[in-house]
Amino acid sequence: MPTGHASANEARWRGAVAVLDRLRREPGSTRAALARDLGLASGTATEITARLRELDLVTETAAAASGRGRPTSVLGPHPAGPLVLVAEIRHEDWRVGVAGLDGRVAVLDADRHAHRPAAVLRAVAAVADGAVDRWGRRVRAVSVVVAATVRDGRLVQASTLGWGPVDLTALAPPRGLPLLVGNDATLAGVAEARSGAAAGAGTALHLTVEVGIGGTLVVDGRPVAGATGAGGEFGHLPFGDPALRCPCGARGCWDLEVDGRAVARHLGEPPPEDPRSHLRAALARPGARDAVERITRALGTGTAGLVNALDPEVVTLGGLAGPLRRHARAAFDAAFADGLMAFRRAAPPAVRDAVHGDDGALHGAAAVGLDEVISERGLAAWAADRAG
Amino acid sequence: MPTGHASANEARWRGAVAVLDRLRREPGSTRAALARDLGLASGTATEITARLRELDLVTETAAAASGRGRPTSVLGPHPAGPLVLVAEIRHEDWRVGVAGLDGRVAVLDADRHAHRPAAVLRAVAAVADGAVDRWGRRVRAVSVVVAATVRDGRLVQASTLGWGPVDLTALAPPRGLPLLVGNDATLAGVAEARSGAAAGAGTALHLTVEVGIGGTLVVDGRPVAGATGAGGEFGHLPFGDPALRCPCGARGCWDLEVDGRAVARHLGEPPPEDPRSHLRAALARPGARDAVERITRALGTGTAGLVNALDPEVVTLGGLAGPLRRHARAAFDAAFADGLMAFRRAAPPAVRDAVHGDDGALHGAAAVGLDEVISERGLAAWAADRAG
DNA sequence: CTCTCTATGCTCGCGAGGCGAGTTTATTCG
DNA sequence: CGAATAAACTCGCCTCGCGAGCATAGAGAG
Repeated sequence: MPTGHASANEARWRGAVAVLDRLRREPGSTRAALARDLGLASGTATEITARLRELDLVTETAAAASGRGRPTSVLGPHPAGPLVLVAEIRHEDWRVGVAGLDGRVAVLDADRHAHRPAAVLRAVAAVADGAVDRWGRRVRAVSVVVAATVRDGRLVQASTLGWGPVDLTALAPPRGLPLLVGNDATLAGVAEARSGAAAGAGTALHLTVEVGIGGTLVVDGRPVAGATGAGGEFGHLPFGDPALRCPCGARGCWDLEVDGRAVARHLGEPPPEDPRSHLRAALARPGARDAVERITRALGTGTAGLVNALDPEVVTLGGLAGPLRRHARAAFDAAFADGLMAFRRAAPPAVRDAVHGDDGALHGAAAVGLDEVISERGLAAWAADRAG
Repeated sequence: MPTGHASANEARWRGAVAVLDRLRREPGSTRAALARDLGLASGTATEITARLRELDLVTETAAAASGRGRPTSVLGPHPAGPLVLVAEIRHEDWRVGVAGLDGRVAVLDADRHAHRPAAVLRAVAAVADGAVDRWGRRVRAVSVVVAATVRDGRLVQASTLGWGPVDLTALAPPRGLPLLVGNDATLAGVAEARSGAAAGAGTALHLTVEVGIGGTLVVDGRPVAGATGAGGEFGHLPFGDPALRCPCGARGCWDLEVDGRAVARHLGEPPPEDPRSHLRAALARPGARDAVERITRALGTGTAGLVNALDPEVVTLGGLAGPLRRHARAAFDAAFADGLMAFRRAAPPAVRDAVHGDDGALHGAAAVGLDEVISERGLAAWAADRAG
């Protein structure tokens, strides 16, 4: 069922949202193309763009001449337009950046950290506060991405970071800005689905291997986040050996079959300190070839299972999943095909390497932050803000 | 990202959609309650209801007096309002019914069948054609539910029915009515999420055991159907023994661990002709107790894995899954808890028996059919139809 | 039985967005 | 330099939603 009723105060921004959304999807669009694609009457296009210009949301600059007829203009983000603060907290470092309406992220500051939550949050909050001081009300939302399981804006399990539960609401700077918190794999998946290897796909599955397996299903550009935001923990599906207990508390987790811990186990070595670099190293170790092949098969089989269950149009592989598949392509392909339901084999979904690389999560964070800004509610608030 | 632009011609039905949607969610609402809940000005409520009455979409009848003040009226579906044809094709029988705006289904005809696709389709189509002859343009959509894997409106795998690929588009009666085709487990899940054991949950997981396991994830009342509509085939996740080949073509499928085939295997018996009734019988067989417990554990473990991965607010159990859990409650609960990630154990999602019973799929089919009718596009078409 | 009270419905003028026909404008091509 | 062309602008019109003020149907009180 549709989502309910929006007041007329918000509904009046429908046209503006449509235009800004399209602008985000296809940056550098001309106004003429835009009106054509959205089916707007030319008068309507004039009105909407005028309104958006008035509100410092877009600029119009002369387009390169393209033939006969009156030249059109190119729409772009306004230099005084709304901004989204994005922050990323990873295994060993953090970054804070700022994104404009086009989704481009400019990094403001970054540093390594020593795994102490309070100190990291302080450092990140300081940069965020500085940004709010500098840009004031132009900052409309804060979007934080962490390498951890996130639930209701709280970090509940961060094996990678080695953190316990941490409340991130301290990152919401003054002035009651909306705070969005997301998992790194989830937001990297969003980035791939919107402007990466799964662009254009209605349903996309993203899988990433770092320590264990993370991922997300993205439907129409939005992650299927579950009731508490902790969806996408595909690594804790029991695809593996039921005798193995996972640090997450469950058993037989897929996680344990695919990362550096699995390689070490298959080689009869003790569990590695840092499973991620252990796996990366294993890709170059001739002696680890069989072990790498074995975990690649586990990756392929599980991926096929998820394709059976979720029916994505495209699967994107992030982190070390891409390199893994590349190093043992035949093993992956065979396991993948073998794990598919027969009727899917004729036209299985494409499995592609992610293209956003290390910036995927940050780009995804910017994207979901902008969703907030470029929405009927968000634009109504922006307009009210500068009127009052 | 929002779904794009709707023309003004469609946008003008926003208010009407909001009202009809609420009416569907809370049948028997008074007009006053409706205006309050949707935040409509009293004048707006007057206008919208007048418009809806004008179009034969709702009726207003005097409400039971409830105290002081001017009495309000109760809104209900109009007796000359739009209808959705629903058809269900099951293992051994079929049903065709018709639903009004309140989602209530009246069965028009039903019969057993002999597993011959062409004959079944002919019979169903005949009833549907009769309905269209009788109600004409009042019939706005045809929603078909089949006990089979459905892909792009085509039936691609029907182990239950014993059918090969079948194209169901023959069921779209004349006049180009929209045809919706869905899987039975998927639509039963929709019914539970909208008006059943998962009512009110934003993210609900439905699992059902018949022959194998079917199900669906339902987000905001809509099934996560995947790229081709074949999502929700959770039974073909490799939770089981990788040595076992599944009729679907994959191996290690969860399917094989939970239904009548699994019981027979555990008892050292040959595979049953009809796994569904074999399982039902096993529930009453003292000698099958261990086997039933074993498959119930497999159900619990897999359910926990899906909870880890998808993070539903509620899990609903349909078909024989409910009875299975009831017969071996301790086994289910232990396996479920053991399979959860530790941080989920404090507040795991409720696991409830489905309440729609055998009618779930049919109710779900009516619901998704009505989504089509009660939409800006659908209402615009309805209005245009009676104007022209 | 009538008066008062109250929650609700109705009327109507207003403002806003989108539409489309007709007009104007900036370019390129001949 | 003028014709052709594609795009932008103007303006009257439509419909929706809003909200203030008015009308109304019952319940309770006397």
